[in-house]
Amino acid sequence: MIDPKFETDSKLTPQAFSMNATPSPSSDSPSTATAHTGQVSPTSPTPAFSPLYQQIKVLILQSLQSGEWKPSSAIPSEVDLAARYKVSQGTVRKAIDELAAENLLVRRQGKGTFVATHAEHHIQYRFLKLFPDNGDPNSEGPAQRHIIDCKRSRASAEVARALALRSGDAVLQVRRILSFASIPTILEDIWLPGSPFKGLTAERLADYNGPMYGLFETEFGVRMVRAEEKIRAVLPDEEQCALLRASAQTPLLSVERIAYTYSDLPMEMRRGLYLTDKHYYRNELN
Amino acid sequence: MIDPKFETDSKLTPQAFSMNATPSPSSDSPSTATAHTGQVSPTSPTPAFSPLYQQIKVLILQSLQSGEWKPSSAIPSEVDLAARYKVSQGTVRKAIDELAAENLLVRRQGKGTFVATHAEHHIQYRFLKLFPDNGDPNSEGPAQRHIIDCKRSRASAEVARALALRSGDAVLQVRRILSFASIPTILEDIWLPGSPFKGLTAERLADYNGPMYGLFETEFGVRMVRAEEKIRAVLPDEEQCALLRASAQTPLLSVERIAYTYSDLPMEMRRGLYLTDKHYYRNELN
DNA sequence: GAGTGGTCTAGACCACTGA
DNA sequence: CAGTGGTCTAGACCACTCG
Repeated sequence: MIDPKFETDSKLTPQAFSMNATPSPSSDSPSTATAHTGQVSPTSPTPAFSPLYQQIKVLILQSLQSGEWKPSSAIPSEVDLAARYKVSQGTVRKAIDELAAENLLVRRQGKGTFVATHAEHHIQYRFLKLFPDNGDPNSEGPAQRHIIDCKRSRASAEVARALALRSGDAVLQVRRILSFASIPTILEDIWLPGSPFKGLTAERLADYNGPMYGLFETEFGVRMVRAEEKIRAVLPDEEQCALLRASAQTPLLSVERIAYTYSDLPMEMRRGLYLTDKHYYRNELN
Repeated sequence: MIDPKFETDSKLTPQAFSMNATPSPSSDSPSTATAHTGQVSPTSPTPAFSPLYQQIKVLILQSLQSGEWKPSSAIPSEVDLAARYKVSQGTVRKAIDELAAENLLVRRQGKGTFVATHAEHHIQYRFLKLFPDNGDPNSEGPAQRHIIDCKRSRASAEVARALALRSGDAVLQVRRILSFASIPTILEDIWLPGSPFKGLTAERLADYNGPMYGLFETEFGVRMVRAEEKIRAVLPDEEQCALLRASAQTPLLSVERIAYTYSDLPMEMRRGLYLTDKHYYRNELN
């Protein structure tokens, strides 16, 4: 058990890489106990040094993923976590800093650190980047959601690739429309892997009040952590024209999204058609 | 001169807010010396407590803005900066951490901390989010640039608003085409404020080898720090059709960008028309 | 080997929240 | 008031780069 603590006086254990953050066999260690990060392989071309705080980050991530700490609830205080992992508070802090920067955790001074969620804040639709041309986002009020269809089907080659499934695997397919100020603006086709979302129906979707990702969190334990979008300009086909009440010559934004949970596991593919005559897709570059 | 250092033994200066990072009248202070952050006003409704590292961040920002440290060159080491500002290395570190997160500085272990630039790395076009459908970005090779026009004109109301000018102020207007694999793909109209870019000509643009923002840095001392884009789907007009060799029925991505230098000063407005039949605009959501 | 950024600790104190 | 996150310091040591 090489301990990565740097003694100020006694120069013990100067050999080997500083790693291994096993919380030691204390009684308060969680079910995800002996957490070696599997980097001891001495033949590895890159010794893959990993700082302590990164290992702590992984441990926290595991507790998030396992559901030990649920969305919108508080995680233990920094002091508690430091004791639990047998490291200094500063090290825990740095781990949490990174998780907060990735929007997995939210710090609130004086209150604690909380698991981020899609189901609150009235920032509603964290991943939706469409904004009205004039007036603030709130002037329109919340979007009206209308479920057109929700059916079980089989993954096409394209969907299978996106969701890391095999062609023909069970998937759920949802089609819906979002309207702003009663004007249909977004037509979305959504594909979900079948097994994690077993039991999802059009009814449950329609009944739930709030963003879809909120329902996924509370009802299916699936938390969307990040997403990638590919954006193109397209013309609609006949069916899409009808649903969006648009002409066949109306150019639309095609927004193809793949959303990931923890561990970069793809959990949703979505294709949205956005009407951009009164709205725009906003992006910030850094 | 209230000093925010927390003595471990002598409990001096427990009154007032901890602020004021004036480097003291030491000889090594830069030209932007006495840098109070103007927050001493006792009548202010919010006392606006600002931590030390934020004040250091502002000081570093000023040195960047003033040109004391130029793009792609190294800034002083953390130890030096700590001595200069009379704070601990950890405090300088936190300031630099944030600036690095904002892509203003780049840390390189063992070498130093460098001023970020648009003119290197062969990541070329940091702000361009268009990628080819198949194959990596490099398979196409670099974009071919073709300047169509570069003329002085007067700011329209729209351009004036975007660039924080008055209608009729002098502006520079550039039109160019970017081609990938010899296929015209992007048509861009660019508006620049006249005075910072005095002397910019089509010739200089054509001669310069590298991203336009690189030329702005080295020749005009204007560094683009961040940008916002508004994206829509549109159909081209006749002239645009001809330049992009596209039909009038080809939907295009309209990408309207406003780019900012330090202090959120808008320095460029740009409207791009992207052909998205072989490329897509990529965005990452967190 | 010297210099630079990166990690880790221990301890003190500050600002904010809520009972 | 106690508890939480936030700031700041000082010091030791590690990993990386380059001459």
